Amino acid sequence: MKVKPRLVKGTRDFLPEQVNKRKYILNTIQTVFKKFGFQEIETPAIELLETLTGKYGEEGDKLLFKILNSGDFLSKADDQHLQEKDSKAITASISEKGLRYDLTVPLARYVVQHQNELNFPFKRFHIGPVWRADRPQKGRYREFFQCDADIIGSTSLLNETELTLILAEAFEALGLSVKIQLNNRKILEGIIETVGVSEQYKEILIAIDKMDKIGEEGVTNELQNLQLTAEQITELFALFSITDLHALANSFKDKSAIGEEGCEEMTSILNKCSKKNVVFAPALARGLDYYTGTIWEVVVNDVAMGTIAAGGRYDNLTEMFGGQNMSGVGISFGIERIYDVLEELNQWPADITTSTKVLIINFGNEGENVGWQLLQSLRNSNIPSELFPDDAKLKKQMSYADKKNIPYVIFIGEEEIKTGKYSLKAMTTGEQNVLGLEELIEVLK
RNA sequence: GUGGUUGUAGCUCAGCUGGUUAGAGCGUCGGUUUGUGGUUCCGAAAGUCGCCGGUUCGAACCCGGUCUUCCACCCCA
Repeated sequence: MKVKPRLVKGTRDFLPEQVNKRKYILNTIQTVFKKFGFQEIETPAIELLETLTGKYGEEGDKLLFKILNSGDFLSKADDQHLQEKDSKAITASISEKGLRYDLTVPLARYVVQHQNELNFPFKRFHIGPVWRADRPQKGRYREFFQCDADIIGSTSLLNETELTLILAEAFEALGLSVKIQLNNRKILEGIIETVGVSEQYKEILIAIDKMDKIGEEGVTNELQNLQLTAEQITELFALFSITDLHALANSFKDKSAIGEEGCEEMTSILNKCSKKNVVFAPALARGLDYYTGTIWEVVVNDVAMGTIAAGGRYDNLTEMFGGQNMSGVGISFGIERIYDVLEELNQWPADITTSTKVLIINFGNEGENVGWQLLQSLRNSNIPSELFPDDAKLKKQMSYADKKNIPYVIFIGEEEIKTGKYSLKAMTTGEQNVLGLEELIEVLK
């Protein structure tokens, strides 16, 4: 049976060059993580649905990929739901596993499960694919990679500062000019409390978060739909535009203790982190349901791409798994978007697609045998090298090297066999030299 | 999940209001070049026009369904 080769919606294949580029991003970020003392962990792609469900809000639950139970699952299915063809209700009796939606909830599970084996404060990073049954759009896929660093078990604000520095350093290493925006859920809560509309905290946040997209007018509209009065809306906008922490703390005085606390936290973080591109953004609301303190959002300058990294502090996540209350704080790099940005700016290192240093041209027979011996010597000297496997046309072999971005080729013909030397050609300049083994290794090293 | 949009050679796209054997550029392969790639020049292969069904004497083109792409909403990396 012949099948047409095609991909699942929202997933992609990666060509070797793309993998090189992705690895470059990951390695760059990883190096920074390690420099700051983070250790890498791994968890399964599949988790129990009970682990995942209810952590991302109702919307998030809908986007979970569920896995059908093995075996004769229908015989164990709930009969009534089956009869009624109630897809939503039947799920519980035919599916108990799902694909992870992010790396943070699995981390919470992991930390509680291994709390006696871990060394706290636990600083880990985790890179891996996650899945969301979202409708794909540009830069949004159903399978994508997350690249997270989190600190569990410490409420110190030093951690926030460290993560901010990691963001700054990683993007600097990638050669990207970014703006790192910070806010605090406590400040948001304070603003909303001060205006006296706390019952609609979540809805208001969602509306405020759209500021960039739909503008002040659009947000006003949404707030009116939430039955806020004109005075309340005016007051909200006024508070959300105060970027001076001192002034903001003053407006919280005697009105919102939590707001004041948020201002204190924010001040403390920023004082230890005097980078120019780190700014307090009071209207920044973005973040998942579980964030409780500081939140981050990083946007690139010069490219319309939106957020390329985000994060926040979450105080209650481990509680859901019966663990003692351990606060966590973490950031996540949107590597798919970072890739697109680097691509658009063509900001890749020059040697990104080079892996093999030298190709030995195959002229067959004796040349091949000599080439084979040479190949072993080169590899013993740690020079990434290949021998073309077929006695193919020279044109074919040369263009193979060309396409693979191999900087050197070696010719071994009659002349070279006789003298025991090799002709080394530099592909970029066309320059060609006859060298002995020692010299050859010296040049290629 | 809601509304819209896209789908023609490996890739990017033409194909006028439905009319006989569906085109181009790039790429691939072969030759020009019997030990020198990235430039020329010549030639070739390659498409049941996303899939299924319908209307019609006749469909890449019209209609319905389905899948896919992208966009907006929801939400989000």
